[in-house]
Amino acid sequence: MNEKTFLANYDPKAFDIPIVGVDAVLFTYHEKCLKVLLVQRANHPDKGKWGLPGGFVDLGRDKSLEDTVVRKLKEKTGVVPPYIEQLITVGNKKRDKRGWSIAVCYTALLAHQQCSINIDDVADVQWVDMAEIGQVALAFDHLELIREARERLKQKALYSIEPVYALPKSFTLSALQHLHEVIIGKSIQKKSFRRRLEQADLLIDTGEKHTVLGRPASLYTVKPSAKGHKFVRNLEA
Amino acid sequence: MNEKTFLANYDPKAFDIPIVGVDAVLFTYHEKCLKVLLVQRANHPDKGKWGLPGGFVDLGRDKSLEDTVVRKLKEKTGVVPPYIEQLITVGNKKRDKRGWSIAVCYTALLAHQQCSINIDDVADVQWVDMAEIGQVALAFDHLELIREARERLKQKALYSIEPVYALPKSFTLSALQHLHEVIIGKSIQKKSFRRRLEQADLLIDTGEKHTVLGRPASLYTVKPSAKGHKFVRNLEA
DNA sequence: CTAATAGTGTCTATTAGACATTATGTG
DNA sequence: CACATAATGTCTAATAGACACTATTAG
Repeated sequence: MNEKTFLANYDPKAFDIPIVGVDAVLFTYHEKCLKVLLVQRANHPDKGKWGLPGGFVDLGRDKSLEDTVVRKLKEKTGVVPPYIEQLITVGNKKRDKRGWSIAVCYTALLAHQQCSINIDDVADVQWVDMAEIGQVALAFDHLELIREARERLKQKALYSIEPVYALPKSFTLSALQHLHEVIIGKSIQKKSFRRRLEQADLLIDTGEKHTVLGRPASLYTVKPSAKGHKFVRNLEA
Repeated sequence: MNEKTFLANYDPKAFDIPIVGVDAVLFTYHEKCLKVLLVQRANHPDKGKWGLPGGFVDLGRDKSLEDTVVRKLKEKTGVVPPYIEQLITVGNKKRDKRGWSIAVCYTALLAHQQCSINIDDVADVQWVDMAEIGQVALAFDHLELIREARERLKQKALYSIEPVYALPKSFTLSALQHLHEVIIGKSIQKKSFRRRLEQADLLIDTGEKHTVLGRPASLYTVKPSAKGHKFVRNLEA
């Protein structure tokens, strides 16, 4: 049999195949806290519990897994987050009552104010403070996925400025530092933090100032070249 | 409808679902080169081309994706590699002629001598020098997966000693350093390399010596605690 | 002025790079 | 002895930590 005949007769449903979906751990920074987006499940299984935004691949509409996760995140937030990266794929017999199931899981970051949908007005979507994530009844293995995403984000906070994508387009250095501190779980020396930012030349000073109390702070935007930048030396864990 | 009824009636084949498989980029160190294991495809599509060891999940036999990749690697090498880690999941419409397809891809490391199957005696399995990988006709997107795995391994070589799992149980510091040099693609200062190993206390001196030419070298084994160790400062890329 | 937050100066500590030197085996 | 490879000593360079200091706003 040649390849053409083989392909013409190929039936993807001839074999037992696992259920496959995508999930996203979408973080943001709001009110000095790291928060994660949760969605209340409308359907079985685990109906009524909270879980990560996600769903099945639509073979007709999605050209790739990234299309699927972008589509699902847009459904819930109204926008496409500026940072989406694959986290881990979990697949086993136990995680879903429907049977052998695989979830391709992503980490995403979004500025709180960038949500065009007002999350407060929708009962089945909410931002949950990471400090309180243990108190929520979560579906499937989503608590583990969130913990994994948080741990990876922590590592990235030590050697990159990727957390910046959880902030608005322009932001103060103090805000960026505090976000890093929340993610890492300890305070950072202001001088160390600013020195490495300046040396790596990752930010642009907009010239604008942001005043709340005390001396006005410069507002910065992130250079496109900052994406993927890794400092050669980590901050202390 | 309650959850029990829902699950009783659930049909995983009611929806169009992608093809799902696992692949592994298995590296080893042999004759001063980094090599990757390739398998000649016995079936369509891309029959006759070389590709990564891998295959479909067996819902009956495999409890998890890790079971699948372990099973597939054991089939080809006769052993379970001491290091297996998830690399990336690729999923799109184009990568496989059979249709929408997902591959959960792993990186694995194995000592060359640990292969209980003599690869030289099997025509459809071979170790290929990474320096010559561009010359092999590879199936699907496997060249990209190999490049991705190599890049990740390079990063790890800069801040960990994970490449050590591509060496035999006991090894010399010179061998470990040279392996790192091959992976990173540049030479490393001997003193720097040894200093950080000593300080992190990751190895055990077996007391045995290995002599080829010149002063005999001490043989070391890796401590279990070395798994996952990250140096705070990278070697220069 | 004071309070509060932004931003800088400077010393120390740690650790990688460079490279010379010593150690230990073979023939 | 010469030669080869292993192992160490030591100086320099780069960069994070600590912490005191100055700057700029509001009221």
